[in-house]
Amino acid sequence: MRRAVKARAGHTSEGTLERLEALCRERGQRLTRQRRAVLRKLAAERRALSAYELLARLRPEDGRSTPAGVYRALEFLMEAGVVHRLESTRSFILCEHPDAPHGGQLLICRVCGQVVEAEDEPVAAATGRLGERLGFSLDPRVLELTGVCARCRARSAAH
Amino acid sequence: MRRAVKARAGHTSEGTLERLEALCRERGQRLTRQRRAVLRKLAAERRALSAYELLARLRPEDGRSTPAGVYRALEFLMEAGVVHRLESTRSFILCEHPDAPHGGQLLICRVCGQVVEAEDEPVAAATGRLGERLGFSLDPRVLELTGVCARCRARSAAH
DNA sequence: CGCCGATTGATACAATGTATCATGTTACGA
DNA sequence: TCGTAACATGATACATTGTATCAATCGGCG
Ligand SMILES: [Zn+2]
Ligand SMILES: [Zn+2]
Ligand SMILES: [Zn+2]
Ligand SMILES: [Zn+2]
Repeated sequence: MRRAVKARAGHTSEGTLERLEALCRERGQRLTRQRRAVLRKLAAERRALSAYELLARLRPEDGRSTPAGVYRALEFLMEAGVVHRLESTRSFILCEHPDAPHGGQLLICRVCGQVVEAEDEPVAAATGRLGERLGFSLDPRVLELTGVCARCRARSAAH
Repeated sequence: MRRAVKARAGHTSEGTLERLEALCRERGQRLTRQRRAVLRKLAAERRALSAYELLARLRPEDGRSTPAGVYRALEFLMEAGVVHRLESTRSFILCEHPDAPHGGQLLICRVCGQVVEAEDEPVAAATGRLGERLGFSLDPRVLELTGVCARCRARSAAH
C-alpha cells in the first residue's frame, strides 16, 4: 500500500509537474494550490476517483472546496493532458505517460478498480485503419477496456 | 430524411424483434408496449438519444412515461443486446447487428452526431492481445471512437 | 500602490440516474 | 373461468454528476 502510493507520487513528480509548468508559461495560466491539491489526491490512488470523492478528500484540508472548483481543476489538468477521465465510470485518474498528449488505452479491473494505462501501437494502428475504411478521421482518444486483472483472477480461482 | 428513417425501421424488424422474443421466452419476460415504444423511437434515429430526449418523444403518445420507466426499458433492451449505451455522450442507440450479443466499435461523428457500428476483427484481435499482455481477461465491449465523418469533412473543406 | 487577467467562492441550478412501494397486467394452471 | 404469482408500470422522491453566474480575490507588473 505504502509502496503503491510512493510509486504514484514518484511518477507524478517526474513528468507531470514539468508539463504543467510548461503549459502555464505557454498560456499565461497558473499552477495553483487547488490544482496541485487535486493532482496530489489523484496521485495517491491507483484507482480512479469521482469528482465528489475528490471533493471529500479535499474538504478536510480546505473547507471551502466546492464541486465547481474541483471540476475546474480537473478541466485544467485534463487539458494539460495529465489527467484522464474514465467515461465508463464517470471518474478521473492521473495519467501515467504525461510526457505528451496522447491516445492510448486504459485497462480497468472491474473487481478491484485498478487501472493500467497502455499505449499499444497495434491497437492504435487497427483503429486508425478502421476509421479510414469507414471514412472517419478519428480523434486521438483513450480507449477504455474493462475486465479482470491477473491478481483478481487468481484470487477468485482460489475461492 | 424519410429514407434514413425507413432504413433504420426496416433494419429493426429484421433481427431485433426475433431476438427480443427469443430472449423473452428464455427468461419469462415480456416485450411490452413501453419497451416497443422506446425501441421505435431509437429506430427512428441515426444518432444516439439521451434518456430524457427519449422521454420527451414518448410523452406525447403516453403522458405517463417517467424517467424510471425509460431507464427500465433501456436496461431491458441493453441486456437483450439490441441497444447500446454511448458512455461518452450518456446516450443510447439501436444496435445495427442485433443477431447476437457482441463487442464491436461505434464511430461517432462529433459534428453531425451520426453513429456507425462496426465489428472489426483486427481491432478486436489487437485489443485482445493487449489484454493478454497485461494479464487482463477483457470483457467483450463496444469501443467508442470519435471523429469527423466523410460527409462533414467534405462540407467543412468547402467552407 | 493600482491595474488587469486569471482564479476562486458562493450559490443556485441543470442533467442524469435510482430506490421504493403501491398498483396494474399477463400467463398459466387449478 | 378464475385465482394467483411473476412480471411490469406509475408515482414519487431522491441521489449523483456536472454547470452557470457573478462577485470577490489573487498575483504579477508598471
Ligand atoms: Zn495518459
Ligand atoms: Zn483486479
Ligand atoms: Zn451492436
Ligand atoms: Zn458527420
